[in-house]
Amino acid sequence: MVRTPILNVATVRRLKAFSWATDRQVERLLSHMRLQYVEKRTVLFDEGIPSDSLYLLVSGVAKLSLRSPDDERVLVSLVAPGELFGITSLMPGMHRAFRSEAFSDCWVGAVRPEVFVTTLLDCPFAEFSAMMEGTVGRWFALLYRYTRFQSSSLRQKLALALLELARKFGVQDARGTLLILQLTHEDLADLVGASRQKVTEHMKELERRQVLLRDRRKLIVHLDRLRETAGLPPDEK
Amino acid sequence: MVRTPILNVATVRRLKAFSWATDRQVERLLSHMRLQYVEKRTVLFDEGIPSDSLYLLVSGVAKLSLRSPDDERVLVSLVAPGELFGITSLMPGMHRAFRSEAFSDCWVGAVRPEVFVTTLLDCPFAEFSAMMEGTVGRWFALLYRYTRFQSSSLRQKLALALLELARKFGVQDARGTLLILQLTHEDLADLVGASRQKVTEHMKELERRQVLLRDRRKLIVHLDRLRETAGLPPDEK
DNA sequence: GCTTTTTTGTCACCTGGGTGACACATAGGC
DNA sequence: GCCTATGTGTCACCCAGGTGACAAAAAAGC
Repeated sequence: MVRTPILNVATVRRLKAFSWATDRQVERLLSHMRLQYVEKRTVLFDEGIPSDSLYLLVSGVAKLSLRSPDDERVLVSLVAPGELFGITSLMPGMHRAFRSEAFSDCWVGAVRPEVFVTTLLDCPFAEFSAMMEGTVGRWFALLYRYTRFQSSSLRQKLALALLELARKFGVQDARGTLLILQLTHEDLADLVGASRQKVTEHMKELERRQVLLRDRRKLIVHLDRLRETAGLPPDEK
Repeated sequence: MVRTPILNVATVRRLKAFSWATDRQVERLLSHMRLQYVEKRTVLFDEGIPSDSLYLLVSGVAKLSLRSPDDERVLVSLVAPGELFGITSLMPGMHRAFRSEAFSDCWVGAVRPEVFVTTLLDCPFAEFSAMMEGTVGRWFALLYRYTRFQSSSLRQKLALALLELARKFGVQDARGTLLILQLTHEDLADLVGASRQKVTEHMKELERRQVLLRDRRKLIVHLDRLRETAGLPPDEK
């Protein structure tokens, strides 16, 4: 038998959540929060699904994880009581980047992100959300890349890094996507955390496999083949 | 001789920056932006210094990097024209997490974060800033850990992960900081991206060195020694 | 154009950490 | 308290990737 916790302003204060908000704001927020019990090992949300709730962990421990290309699970983070999670819901149209499941039995409170923002900040959700995307969205992409790195071979890391570069610096070209950037192998090595020599070897190999080609010191990459070597599902966007 | 670029609404639109903002807002923002030229290899801001400006890259390529324990440079990201960077300035009292330097000759626009927020969002900076900290602050801590991981040995990674866990789940204890969490070596292995066996070996070694000790299945860690094994400067906070 | 510097390509060799296997210790379940 | 699950400790062996060294190629100076 599980006792339902009481979620009031005092509890929230003890959890040190929303410390910047007034009692009144917290009260309003709580009135929109649905409390739910999540049993150990139960998945609360999975990677890739639309992101429509924001969660507050009330008790227990939650877990954020990621399935890697070779089907390993990367444990990205453990969530402590008082923490907000499921933050992708604050950015427009974003899907869940990680899976969340209960690491131990948990109580979590769920709110709609619009309610969260309008209650605590008094500004339209759409604007806030666009602002988030324009500012921290980039960080998020970085976090995404780094969590993927965790369980990748050097070749996969290179492919992931090149994909990111192509998104930022790529222009369409008859032969593929041209990176308008003078990158040395040393730069790439620093980017993926590898030695210059091994990067050279893998870049040669990628050329051989026609994943990319070089015109003087500019790179031209083939996005689909890069995604494939990175171990990502074909063209998700 | 370098030609100063014209920074007006049209330019901003072409750069696809602030796409959610109205022309009027962009105009007001631009009137507060100081444009500056940064020559290749020049450092714009360094790690650890207070964060008081937000930057828009107008042209060129900027670079975000990190100095690792063993004094290598981790290249965290390359910044493309139109991107905002120096985002730590949006969170209260934060210091720069990365160094930023010009990868090629650049033009950058700098604004005070308060101006940025109040112009584009019409809500008090302090509130927005607290909100950011309470939501994406956690992500940022994650990104920080993962970028550190890049150039670390397994032992250092373990120490970094344990420090993060101690921050979240640690309570003071006569013998050190007790982690109120049932963690198996397998969990730790998933967290640092290593094999269970090697984690066991290193954990034993850390016990031997009195960096941590175990009481049944609970860990008690010694923060200072952990910082040391992680290769971090002693107690920065 | 010729020189100097920076990058690339390719070795041979070493090492940290992955893998599989198995014994032992613990902790729940009942 | 006994039995089964799950966690821990320790092997021996293998491999991806790091290191140092050096030659060839390409760029940058001048």
